[in-house]
Amino acid sequence: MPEQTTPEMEAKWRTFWEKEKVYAFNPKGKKIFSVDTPPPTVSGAMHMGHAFSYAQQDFIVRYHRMKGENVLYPFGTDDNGLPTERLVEKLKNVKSKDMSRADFITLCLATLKEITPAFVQDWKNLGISADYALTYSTIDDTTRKISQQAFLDLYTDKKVYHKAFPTLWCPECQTAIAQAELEDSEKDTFFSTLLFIAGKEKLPIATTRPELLPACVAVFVNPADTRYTHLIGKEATTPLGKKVPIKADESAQIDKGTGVLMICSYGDKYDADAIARHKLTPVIIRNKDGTLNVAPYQGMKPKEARSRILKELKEKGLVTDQKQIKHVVNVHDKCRTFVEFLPTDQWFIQIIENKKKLITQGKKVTWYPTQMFKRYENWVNGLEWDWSISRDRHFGIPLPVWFCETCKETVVATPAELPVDPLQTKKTCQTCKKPCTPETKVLDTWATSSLSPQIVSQLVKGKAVVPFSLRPQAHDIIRTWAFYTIVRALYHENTLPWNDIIISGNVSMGGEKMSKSKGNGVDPQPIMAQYGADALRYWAATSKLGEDLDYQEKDIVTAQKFITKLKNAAQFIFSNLTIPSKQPGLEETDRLFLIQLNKTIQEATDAFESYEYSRAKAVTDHFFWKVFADNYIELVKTRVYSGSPEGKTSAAWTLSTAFLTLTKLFAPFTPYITEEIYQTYFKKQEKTSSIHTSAWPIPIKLKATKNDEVTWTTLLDIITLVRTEKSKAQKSMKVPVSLILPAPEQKLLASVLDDLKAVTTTQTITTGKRTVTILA
RNA sequence: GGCCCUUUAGGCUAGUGGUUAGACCGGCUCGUUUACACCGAGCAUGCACCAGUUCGAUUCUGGUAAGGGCCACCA
Repeated sequence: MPEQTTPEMEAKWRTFWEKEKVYAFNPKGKKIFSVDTPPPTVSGAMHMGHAFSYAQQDFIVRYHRMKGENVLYPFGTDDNGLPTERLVEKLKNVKSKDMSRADFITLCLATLKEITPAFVQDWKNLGISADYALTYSTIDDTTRKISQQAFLDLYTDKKVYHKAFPTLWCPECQTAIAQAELEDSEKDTFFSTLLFIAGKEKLPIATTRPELLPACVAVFVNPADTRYTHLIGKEATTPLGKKVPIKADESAQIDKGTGVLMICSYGDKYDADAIARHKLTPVIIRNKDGTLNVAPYQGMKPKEARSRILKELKEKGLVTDQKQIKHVVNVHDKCRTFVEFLPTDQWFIQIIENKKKLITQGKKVTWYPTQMFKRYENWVNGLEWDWSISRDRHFGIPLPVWFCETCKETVVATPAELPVDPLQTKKTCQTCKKPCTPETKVLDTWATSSLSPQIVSQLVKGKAVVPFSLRPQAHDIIRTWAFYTIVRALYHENTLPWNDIIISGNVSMGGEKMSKSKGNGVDPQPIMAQYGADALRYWAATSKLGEDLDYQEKDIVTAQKFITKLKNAAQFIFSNLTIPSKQPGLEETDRLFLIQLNKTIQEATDAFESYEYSRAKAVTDHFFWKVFADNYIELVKTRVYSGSPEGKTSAAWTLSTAFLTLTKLFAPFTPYITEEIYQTYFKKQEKTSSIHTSAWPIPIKLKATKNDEVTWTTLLDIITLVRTEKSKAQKSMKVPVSLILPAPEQKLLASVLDDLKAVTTTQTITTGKRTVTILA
């Protein structure tokens, strides 16, 4: 085997795979195994979590390829949304809002062109066996066209609508966001009791958001709350002196706070619902950047306004109680900014009315692990709003829509125009023949990535259609990517997007999820450079689907040792033996060993069939180390060095066959070293150019007898016993011994006795109770 | 507050309704140089707790505790 560093060796085979198109999809082939590969977000480099989950999906894909299926494993990059926008702003030191949309998009596309190849290279280095010729970007022309067309289809079907509505608003990103983009954040805040006045009575109201007082439009009490029933229908004066109605509402909880609550436009969805329910007139006191627009708090950020109002009210003695509490607030997942509620014009896809159907659809998909479906179900059940798909940002796929300046009608693009940027395209109203104003918003990035199966279908010119075979993804995006993809497949194709979904776990470090924000991240790149991608992959195969794995560098070292062991085994086999081309007559030891190999093939195959790659690896590992290396090789060593020609030939064939089989069983996990071994030792006898397109092993046809199992275990038991005795006596494994074995055991082992004597350095065997006597 | 998951050796993890629960790292005792010191042999140490089902439970059921996740609440 040529001496190379691991990165050199891996680079060599990467080039080879690319040249030989080992991972190419065959558009004419049958038995398609289609994978809806997650397109990683272009916002930096591959992190350990990526490496972990992509490696796991790759094990499965490689298994299916070796089984002879026509694998469609595309690659995509998600680069049309806020994360990319932020990345470009950072890299190029610009602010998108200071540029025209066209200029900013041009800059983004140019920047992506610079950075994407290096970004994707990490995946290639990891040995992800995608067909990189089938690569899409969620911002490229084809995708823009597909996404806009899909939007138009939903518009025609009246599944998408446009509405002015109080929605979740990120004041930092200055865009509407979806429920799925909310994250929790625990913050310290003051829970203040403010004094409202009703006639001559004091009416204390507890709140965490006094800055909303100017927007207070009503006060609610529970109709069953006898403390306040007499006040219902009267007016209350807010601490700022404004008069608001006191209304009865069942949703006001008697035991919460003071039992009285203020309704402000808008604090949260509760306020929005309450205002709609009681037909109150909202007072909008917020600008889109979150600042207030009412005197004397004009231009103040909420936090500033809050302390200012509290200070003023305290001076007037209108704050009767105040305590510091921790409470959980919603923040935007992209920027961790406190999310506000603002009435704006937005586009929505109907999902609420189809919740039931969407749960049914989700149930039809086979989830691995199964309980992940619960996560999906819970999320859909808990949905309260339709999917807000418009974003007030620059970089993204534009909504293909204009509004007539005269009749205010919505005008949509024609299919022939797509992809289109309304800001760049003039439109006239069909009815009024008057000019239209372009919609300036862009689509939520999920509105495009949820079409990934359809996008991939286009890449292969419709040769693969939904449902795809498999969707691999992480569990944190069940509520977004998985859910939205199911929505789109239902709405556009009236089917499932895929048959199976596999969910990978997280990488943790000391029990905590590895993440940049926690500062406990480890980058995969230097690990791959030092130990090799194979080692990183081998490590990722130790935990099963959906399970988290705690990262420890020493486990990567273990993986590296495996690779060395594999190389050394090859060294032994091929430097000492001539391998016969056909199966010779087999010695009993060899036949018994091969029966064990057959069991392993079966177990590994069964495991892979149910996506249990970690079990496949574990059984193969066990067989390789414990059966093949520790016992079988030792058993036949003497025969290999000084046996009869027949004995040698049998051992040679057995060793080579078992080793090729093992190499193939390991190929999905460690593609580089197994390719190296395949090319070096097996290429001549095997038909396919790469191990990764070679046939997955099937059990070898062998004669079997009913005693095979017990003979094999007895043989190993005796070897272990002898080794134990030698160890206990602190003797070398080479010291001669004499054995006493019961007559039935001797009979059972008759055909393997020579090998047994050789491996245990036994000189004599006599009959009696099983005993080992050391002779030196 | 609701739902879900986890709890196995010092660390990280497999696994099982039934004689000695399996790897790896670490520890200990040794050995070995015609595959492998990135080695080999051997030893020690473990099923969170409490009930129940069962002839038998680490495994199934229920509860407790601890940890994690998702969601909700944010008067």
